[in-house]
Amino acid sequence: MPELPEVETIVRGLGEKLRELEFSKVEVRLKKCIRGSKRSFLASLRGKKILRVERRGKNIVFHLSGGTALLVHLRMTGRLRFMLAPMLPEKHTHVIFSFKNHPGQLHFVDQRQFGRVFVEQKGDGDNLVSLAHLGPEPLEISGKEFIRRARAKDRAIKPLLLDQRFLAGVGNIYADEALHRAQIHPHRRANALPENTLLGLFHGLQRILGAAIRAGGTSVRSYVDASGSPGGFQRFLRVYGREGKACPYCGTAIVRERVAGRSSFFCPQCQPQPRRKGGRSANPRKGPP
DNA sequence: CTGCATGTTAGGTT
DNA sequence: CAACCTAACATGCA
Repeated sequence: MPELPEVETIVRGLGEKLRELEFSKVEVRLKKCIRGSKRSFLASLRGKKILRVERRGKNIVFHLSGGTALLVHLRMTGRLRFMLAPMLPEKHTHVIFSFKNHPGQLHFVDQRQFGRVFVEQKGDGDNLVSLAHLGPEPLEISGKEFIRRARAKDRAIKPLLLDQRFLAGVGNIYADEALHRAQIHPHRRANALPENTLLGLFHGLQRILGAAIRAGGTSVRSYVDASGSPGGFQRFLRVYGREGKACPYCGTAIVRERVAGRSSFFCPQCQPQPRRKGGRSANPRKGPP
């Protein structure tokens, strides 16, 4: 599941290789991965050159000539594979890009077909409508700004971290890891956390994201970068996917609980339950008539 | 075979 | 408006 560090790793790998390449043949093997018609997708890439590759949140942005951009979101199982020479596509390869000035190919592969690929016209200042809803980059805003935004929210901290309008690029793995390092229970309300706790969370999040980027991302399930290399950060995970194992701080067994519909891993000792405000007591569980 | 879990987002409801 | 909930996607696994 590519989150910010994995997407950053992919983008860094692709940037060097794809700069200045001009599309020749583009093959769409599964139409649903493309927004709009296959015809308009192909037309919008014809004769276009890749100027640079960037990340915005979990999105990959290929800036193209002509003021357009090719956007890729990998969702859960999407991958981009760059190869130096044409290869037979592996299973679940949905789009194949070839180039006029390079013998290699870029393959978009996605076992679950949730990922999306599309071209969009850029507005003023490279603005992209599809990415306009995204919040700030966690590695770019200040601690002050983070605190200000978090204190404005009366909701649980875990789903807030996952909300792409709040911060762009944080997913389940790094949200759980950051909360554990800051010793915050995922149910705690954002606006109930003291400023220094929020600042600790922010710095922990930045540190983890930075370390994960340096490690080439986290490989759970089957994440690999654009050259097929797995990441190395999974060795440093302290709670994610470690239900029942010992917390590295205190030895207590890590628990897994559903928070806002998502699996959440945390240490019940280091991340104590908030005092509940009479919130969820029993489940109202009203069945259909 | 059935049913559930999975991550993210869109869209609808409270 | 903000917070919350759920369906949808496709596949693998218990």
